[in-house]
Amino acid sequence: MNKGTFYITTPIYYPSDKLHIGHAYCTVATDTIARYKRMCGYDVMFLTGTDEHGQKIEEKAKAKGVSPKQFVDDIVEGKGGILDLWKLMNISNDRFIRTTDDYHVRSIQEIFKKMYDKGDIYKSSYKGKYCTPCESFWTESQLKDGKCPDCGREVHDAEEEAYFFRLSKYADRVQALLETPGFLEPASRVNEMINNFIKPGLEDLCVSRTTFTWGIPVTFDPGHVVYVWVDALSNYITALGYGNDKYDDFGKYWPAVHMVGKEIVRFHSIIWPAMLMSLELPLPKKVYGHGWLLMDGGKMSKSKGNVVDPYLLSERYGVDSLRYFLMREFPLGSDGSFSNELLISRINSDLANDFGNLVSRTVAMVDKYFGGTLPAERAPDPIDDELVSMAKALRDIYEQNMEAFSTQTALIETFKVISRANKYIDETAPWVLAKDEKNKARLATVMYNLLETIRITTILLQPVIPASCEKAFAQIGAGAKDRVWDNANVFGILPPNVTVTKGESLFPRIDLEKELSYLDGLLAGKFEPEAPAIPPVTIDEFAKVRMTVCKVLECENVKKSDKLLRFKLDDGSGTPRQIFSGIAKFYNPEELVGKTVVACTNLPPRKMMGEESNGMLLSAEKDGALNLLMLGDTVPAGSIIC
RNA sequence: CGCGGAGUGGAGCAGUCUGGCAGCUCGUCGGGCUCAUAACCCGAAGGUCGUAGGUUCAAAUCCUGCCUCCGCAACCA
Repeated sequence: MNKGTFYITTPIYYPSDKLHIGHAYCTVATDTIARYKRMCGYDVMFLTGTDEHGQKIEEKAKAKGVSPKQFVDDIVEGKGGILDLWKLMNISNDRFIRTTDDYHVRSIQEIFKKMYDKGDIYKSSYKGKYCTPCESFWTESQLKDGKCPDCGREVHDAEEEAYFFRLSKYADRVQALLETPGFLEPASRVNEMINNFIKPGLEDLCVSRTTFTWGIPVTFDPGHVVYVWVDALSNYITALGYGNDKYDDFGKYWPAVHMVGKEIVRFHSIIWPAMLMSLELPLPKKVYGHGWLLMDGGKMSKSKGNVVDPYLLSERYGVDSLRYFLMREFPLGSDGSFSNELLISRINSDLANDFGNLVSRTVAMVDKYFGGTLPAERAPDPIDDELVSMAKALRDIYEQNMEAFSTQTALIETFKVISRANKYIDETAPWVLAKDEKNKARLATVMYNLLETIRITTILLQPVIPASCEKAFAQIGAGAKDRVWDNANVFGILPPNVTVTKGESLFPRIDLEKELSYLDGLLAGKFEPEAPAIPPVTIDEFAKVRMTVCKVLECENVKKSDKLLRFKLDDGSGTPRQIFSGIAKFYNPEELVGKTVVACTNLPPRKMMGEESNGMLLSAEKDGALNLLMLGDTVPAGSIIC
């Protein structure tokens, strides 16, 4: 039974905000694999957690007027927080690590020291261009025309003491690792990593910061905190007790399989292995970069108002339904489009109509024709063979796909058998058999075959929809031994005189139309009150804004930008004023020449696509439509709006 | 030539690694059944697999060019 150990991790999430469906997707996928491995007989360690340090959290906490620790405590442990969400979603993680846990902090300090003592971390100075107002360092390549890419102001050479990790030293070994089949999946990511990061040359990585304090202090150099990625990546080993005495199973479980989003593949497949090489530890077994869930073809983001709340969906449609949808609808390795309609129709067609209904009609028939308990007599028929052989063969097909993390295909194959069972009912027409007492044995056989098919498919569905499988097992009268992996490729495990118990519908049908309008209404209602209240402005403040009437002298598209137009304007001063405006999607440049427009002219200059923009053109926008403010041609250039 | 992804019946997708009958769900139309959650089963219509070429006995799949869409980046004051 015991096949050894299996260690799988999710990324540790950054608790600067509530988690969305994308996080849930990753965690459910990892949970599914973990449950599957447990079912197969592995001793599984499943780790998830939160990455709680860094400047952004420090800032967010400050804005909210609480300490960083209070801020993350609320998001992680508070009501409706991350721990609650995972509990609700039936996530079976064995451990939960927070990078603010003191054992982790101690371990990181030890790891940092160890790499330092080895000479892989060295003190140097961070030479770069520093923008004082932004308090940011920039590399040469990040600068826009030699100026700060954030604010467009001058930067100056500056040096800051910092620690560096000799990433370059491990470039060759990392490349060899990337090229090892099976290490980084899907394989398409391998070239991406090598082309983008290895080939241009790996630079040493700055691994300490002095510009903020919310991090793990470097023990031997106060003032420095450990770079957040070094801190975060190491969680995978500190959670097993590496460098601390809180746990003691590093030797037992390491190395891991890391499930990560495609945006952080780089950190997991290059930096993390290099760190492990430095620490002389075994490398991860696998890094799997899953795709993103896109909303209406676009990336999920707060500003688009399209963040899908897994909490809400779980509560409304059931955790298992959401879990199933996530694992069934999308191939793990590539991006997928999320929509409410897709979610509901998938739940209805697969879970309600096919699986739930199969259980329901089968149990109802056993109940109706036999009072709930099958007689032991049997009368097989060749018509049974196809169903029986499909059911017996399913486990191996399923296993192959699950081993390749293809939950989608594993589920499709499982549902082929479920569909076959529904068809089998039509073929055998039990309601006809039931009319004649002498068909009793035959009828019992049909029912038994159906129950066995349900039993086998339910075993295999457990990793994805655990709670519902529990209910299904109870309804078909499956005992403990009937539910195990070892009996999933064998037909005839349920006792011949099995007793079923009618229960509630496993997956009630959802009214698509009604739910869509409910969800749409929710979205509309949810976002309007969140529009920030506009604070009043005094007449003095308003008077500070200088708005000038200008004539358009020239107007043209900006190369390599699909949004920007470059304007040369007569502002009445005699010298043309250059302004860039992001309205290229709405106007052709030719049609604007000669028009009379309004510009705010006392904004500080700003770099755009390498050139200076001196002001801002006024436009009116509503629901995505935009109109440039234009006045009658009789208004002279240089007039002041007041 | 900044990096990457995608184009397959009306919609959404799988299949491409490893070439071998174009498949699934939804929708539409017709039929069957009455055990079941208005569900289940059968059948039909609907596809030049973005496009042009190449390799091959054979291409959605491999190679090359092109077109279109999307994401990142940049940018939208």
